[in-house]
Amino acid sequence: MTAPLMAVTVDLVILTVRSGELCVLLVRRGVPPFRGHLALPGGYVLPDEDLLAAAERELREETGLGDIHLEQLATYGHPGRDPRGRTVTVAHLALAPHAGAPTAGTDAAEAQWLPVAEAMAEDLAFDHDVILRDGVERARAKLEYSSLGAAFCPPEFTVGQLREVYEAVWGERLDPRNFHRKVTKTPGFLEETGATSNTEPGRPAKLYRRGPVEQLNPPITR
Amino acid sequence: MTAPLMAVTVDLVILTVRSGELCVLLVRRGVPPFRGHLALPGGYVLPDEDLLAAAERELREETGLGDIHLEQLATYGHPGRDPRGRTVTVAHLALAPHAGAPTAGTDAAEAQWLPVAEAMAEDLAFDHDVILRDGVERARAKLEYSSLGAAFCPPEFTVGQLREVYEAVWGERLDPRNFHRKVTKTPGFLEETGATSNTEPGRPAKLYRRGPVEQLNPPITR
DNA sequence: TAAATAGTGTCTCTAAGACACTATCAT
DNA sequence: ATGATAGTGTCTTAGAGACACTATTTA
Repeated sequence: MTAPLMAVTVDLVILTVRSGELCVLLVRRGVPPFRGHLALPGGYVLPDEDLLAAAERELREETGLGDIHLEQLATYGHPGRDPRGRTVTVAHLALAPHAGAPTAGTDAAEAQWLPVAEAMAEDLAFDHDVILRDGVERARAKLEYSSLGAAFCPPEFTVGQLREVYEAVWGERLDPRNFHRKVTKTPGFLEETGATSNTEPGRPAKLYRRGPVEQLNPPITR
Repeated sequence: MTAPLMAVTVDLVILTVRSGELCVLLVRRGVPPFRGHLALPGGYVLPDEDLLAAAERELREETGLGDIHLEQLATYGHPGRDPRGRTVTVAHLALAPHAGAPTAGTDAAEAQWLPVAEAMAEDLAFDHDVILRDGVERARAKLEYSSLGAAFCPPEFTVGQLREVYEAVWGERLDPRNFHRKVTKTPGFLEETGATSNTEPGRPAKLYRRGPVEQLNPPITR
């Protein structure tokens, strides 16, 4: 038996938090199929390129940023998902701090941040509605048992900023006092920088950076 | 730009519990590359076949059983992973009750259940050592927050059998009394059949079947 | 001053873990 | 009878959630 050959792509669900809302980076397609529709950024995997490397390349092309959390999400290969022919896409999930340029890209058509609620109401290209839904679900779950909430924050941040991330991703209000106690008492989650932030009214908040711990135990409950 | 084409396969990490040990189904390769090495069962995705359908087909071919829990695990596509040429494999995880035939298969070479500890010490074909490790890790995590432990059990089972599954997968002893209270008090996890099992010495145990709940909250802690 | 955010302390309730105790079988 | 497994109750402790209270800033 000879192996059937297929096109392999990577698609990216790049999430960030902008003014208290969870947003996803979408591009408008300038060529068929699905010309004019919004789509997740992505592209073909090169013949000698690793899957993660392909995703990193696309991420750099779209956001111009490196050092962003990137992980494989899932693979979608329904035979009819691309009218041009059999295409299997390995979707990845990226979590970017708001610092990430609101748009950028050289070859990408207009790239834009869209609140996920609006993005899910759009008629996205291919099966990108399913991929987006799965990516958001994964992000929501990850905040519970990993320290990845900090991946949405700049290198130094306050507990208040981190809480806003959690509230945006989960779409729920959290008690600021219990949240504070919880994250500061979890060893290895946050490291004090010694500095304080005082841009807001109110008592200046201590600045933290990400600690070494990846898995949170016990988890932050929703 | 024209799309580079690649071979796409599915590989299966099929786990079961046999006499208190977590075991994986492996086949011995009869053809190069890696002739004579043990490997995960798998094969090419057909031109018009969905990924999950391909995994289901391979699973039937290997175990002869349907109605087994099957989910996508991750996708592995390092450029050098198959010496025959660029091949991307979508790995799947299956959890089988011990009822599953110890071996079977028509075209598969000798298929055998091997304890995962031994399998991980073997020199598996391709990158199957990595895939196996990821599959076992996923299974261990899933037992905590999902009701999938029951996927290793026959349709009707006792709390004691379910506990043996947890102990085998996690490689830890659990307190029978606390475990019993935990699983029977979680609404929707187990449903009483009304019957009892009395094959063992000791007080007859109630028989249960899987309940409708998929996510366990709170989780069963390791 | 008031308003706003940061951070601590305290109470209640739930659930995990340890383990004594009872129940019902095989031998 | 003994030994084994099933199942319940009870105690202690950790942590979640609610929320009163203090601390430190801007306007």
